[in-house]
Amino acid sequence: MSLRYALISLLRVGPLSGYDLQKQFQVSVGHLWHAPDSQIYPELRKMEGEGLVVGEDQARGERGTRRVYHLTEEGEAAYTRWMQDPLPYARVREPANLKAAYLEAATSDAARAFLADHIRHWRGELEQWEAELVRIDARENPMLQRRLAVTDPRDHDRTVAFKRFGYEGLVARARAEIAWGEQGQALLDSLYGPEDAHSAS
Amino acid sequence: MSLRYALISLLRVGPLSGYDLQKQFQVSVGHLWHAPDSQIYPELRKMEGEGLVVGEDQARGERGTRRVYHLTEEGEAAYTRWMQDPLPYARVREPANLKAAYLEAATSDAARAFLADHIRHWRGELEQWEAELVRIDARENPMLQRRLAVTDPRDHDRTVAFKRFGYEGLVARARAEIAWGEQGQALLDSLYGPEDAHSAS
DNA sequence: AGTATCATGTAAACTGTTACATGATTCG
DNA sequence: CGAATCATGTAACAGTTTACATGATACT
Repeated sequence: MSLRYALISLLRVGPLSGYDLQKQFQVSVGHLWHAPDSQIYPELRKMEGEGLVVGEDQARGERGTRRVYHLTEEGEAAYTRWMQDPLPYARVREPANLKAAYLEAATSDAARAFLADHIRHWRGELEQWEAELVRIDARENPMLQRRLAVTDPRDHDRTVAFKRFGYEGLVARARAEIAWGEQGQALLDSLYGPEDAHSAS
Repeated sequence: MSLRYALISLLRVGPLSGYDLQKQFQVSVGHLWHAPDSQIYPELRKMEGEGLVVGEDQARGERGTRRVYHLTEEGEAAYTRWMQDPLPYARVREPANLKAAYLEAATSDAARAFLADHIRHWRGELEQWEAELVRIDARENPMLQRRLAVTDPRDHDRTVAFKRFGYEGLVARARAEIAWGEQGQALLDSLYGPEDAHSAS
């Protein structure tokens, strides 16, 4: 359900082809709401069916075409409604915490591998988001530049501040996950001994 | 995919009827992996089809029956495999952060309502999980007691420690979400003024 | 001529949500 | 005898993932 609003977020700065949209998606709003291209094309068609966007076929070379999507007033209205309405919160469903709570059923090696993997995963995410924060501050992200180009200059700081805010939440999340993983490693050290099967070679 | 392992986590301490399982689920592992009862019954049937559990129909009164599920060796093996294998990590998909990043499209009132709601939601979750931590420490959660009853006393502390660890991660998560929401409120104050439409009555 | 990248999807399977549906038993 | 709770689902829909599938154009 959020995918369409992520797509509208991009289309609000101007028309884009499905392909461009998909590419821009990966490097901007896709950090906040991941979606593969195979989901984006059908969703655009569906949104077109509901009147939120209109697609315009453009010739490309001799035979090729590309479909450029424009946001309609109805699409803009749907976006505004989404912004004004409360977000429905889903109950938590965390595989990592589920597994962690029953880790006595794993070998200590598997437990260590699980935590190392958890930390590795979130460090990777953290890196992405921090890099994005740097690009936001420098205002060098291409979609952000296009957005600022169609925004009243008095609102530039606010626009940048909200983008920053969105990513700061994810950065905090990643840091919390990493800290939790490290806390788990300390717990394993205390339960099984610090070197546990990795000392002797 | 995690639902079945959440269910096996409970069945590992002994057989349970679908109904009991569902009830125990809500107050224990359901905090880590939410699922409605309408999902639990079909999943049990599916697991039975795959040989992970066997269901035994028991008479109840004159006409009623209840189906008691036992974990099979195959089910136990599937659980062990899940414990040993690395968890697949899904890319992030956070509606709240998505919305936050584009909050310049909302009115300041809607933005404030969104943050208040976010904080309210996570405070509620936090309360649940902290209460669960207290019950874990007191070892008074019924499923935990049943688990300890079938566990070697030398492993009791470890079992409790991992349960605690699982919930601590969620508590940290909730605290991070609340802190982020408050940071957002401060941001709104700085952008729109601290009292903004809520001062005069 | 070959490679990168532009360009767009379909199909099947899986997972999860919501609403609806029904009836039995136990306790006061 | 009425209410709580025991007991078990189905149906329809929404959302997501994965694998497959194809071909055009631009650049070197």
